[in-house]
Amino acid sequence: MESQSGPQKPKAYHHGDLRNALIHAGLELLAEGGAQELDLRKVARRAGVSHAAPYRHFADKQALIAAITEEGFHWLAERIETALREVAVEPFEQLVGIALAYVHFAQEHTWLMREMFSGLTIERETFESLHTASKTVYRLYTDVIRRGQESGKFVTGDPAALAGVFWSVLHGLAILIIEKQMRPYTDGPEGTERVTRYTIESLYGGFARR
Amino acid sequence: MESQSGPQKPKAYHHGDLRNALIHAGLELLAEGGAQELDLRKVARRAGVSHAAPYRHFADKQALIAAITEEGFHWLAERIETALREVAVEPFEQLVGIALAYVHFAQEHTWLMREMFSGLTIERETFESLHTASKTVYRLYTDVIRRGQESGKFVTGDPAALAGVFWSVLHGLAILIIEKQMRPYTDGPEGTERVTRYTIESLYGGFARR
DNA sequence: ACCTGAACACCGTTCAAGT
DNA sequence: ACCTGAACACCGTTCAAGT
Repeated sequence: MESQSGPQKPKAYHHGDLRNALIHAGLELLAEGGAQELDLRKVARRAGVSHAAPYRHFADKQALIAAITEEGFHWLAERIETALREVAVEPFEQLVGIALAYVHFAQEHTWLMREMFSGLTIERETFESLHTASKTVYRLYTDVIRRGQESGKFVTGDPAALAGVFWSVLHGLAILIIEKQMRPYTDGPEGTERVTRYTIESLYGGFARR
Repeated sequence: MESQSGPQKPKAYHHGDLRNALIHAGLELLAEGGAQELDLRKVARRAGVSHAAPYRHFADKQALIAAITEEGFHWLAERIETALREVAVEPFEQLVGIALAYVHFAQEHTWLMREMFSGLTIERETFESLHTASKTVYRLYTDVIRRGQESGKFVTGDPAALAGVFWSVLHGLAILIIEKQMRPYTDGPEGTERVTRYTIESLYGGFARR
């Protein structure tokens, strides 16, 4: 009906790729306005289709959000891989590199990060692909731990178990930073970097005095 | 109108304490059915008032959830204080005690924990009391760290900063456990306890080989 | 002061119908 | 096969009115 040629893309926009268009419209809305803006009707509107069209590609809202967070896990994995390439091969520096990548990701994609880990809106169990995506990230930590052990710098033990400990630190730090619980330590320029490095140093050296 | 005398409390139920009744109705609904069940109309129904009544006590849904999570922070603080009293005074064991209390709390009050930290539904900034409540918990860690330092067992440094590191580990671990990211390590009886203790041991000893 | 009932806007979801 | 428009149930919020 509307014969305007405004900001809308041409009618044949989704050459069968509406699914992808919806995911990216959702990512945009989430980044712009938070969880509140992530509603199915707005997503459809932004993708240029009717509010019923998404149901051709997603069973329900949860399924769309699952697809969105899956994309988030891919982004996170890429971010960490890039960081690992740009940082020294020294194992400790690799841990710091991962940590900074993780925390920066959380700060740059706060709402996405919340959706990825809150457990509030999607039931992980239902979406197997999400599980796979997060395992990919987990493997990155494990590899670094293993290399650190091989070079004799890290303590011995099951690398995957140690990676779990590392992930806990990373994740807790990232969440507490974005939820403003690490103030005033994160204040000022380079505040985030300082706190992150300090955290990994503390983990590396341990709490025990010797 | 309804003249049934069923499970409802008598009419004069809220002797001016509707506010509290709403908070506890909300806590119940959250525990029973998760975030989805936490809706204002259901909360009002459970408290035995009309759906408009909550607006006498809370500006909006967010304000009610803020009050609910504030109660969560009080529970968490009590849980940790109790654990600290029941555990040995040896500093390392106190860290383990806090960690177990935190993780168990997360497992027993999963939905509440998610609301407390997800950042998805309430904007912390708006509710100053929430900030105060979480600081109370933070102080518990700091005290233990300080005592550990005084007894010469822990490394030196700003106790509050070290407490931040400790909280990161705790929180990351709790979240990753309830979001099922620590499988298969948490499987089996005592799985949670084993993983938690292992995590605190790793933090205590550090990742660096010596 | 505190609560109710009706009303409004908006969202998730469904479905018969269109091309 | 893919999308639309109308319709339904339900929720957050407001407001005039009741005691």
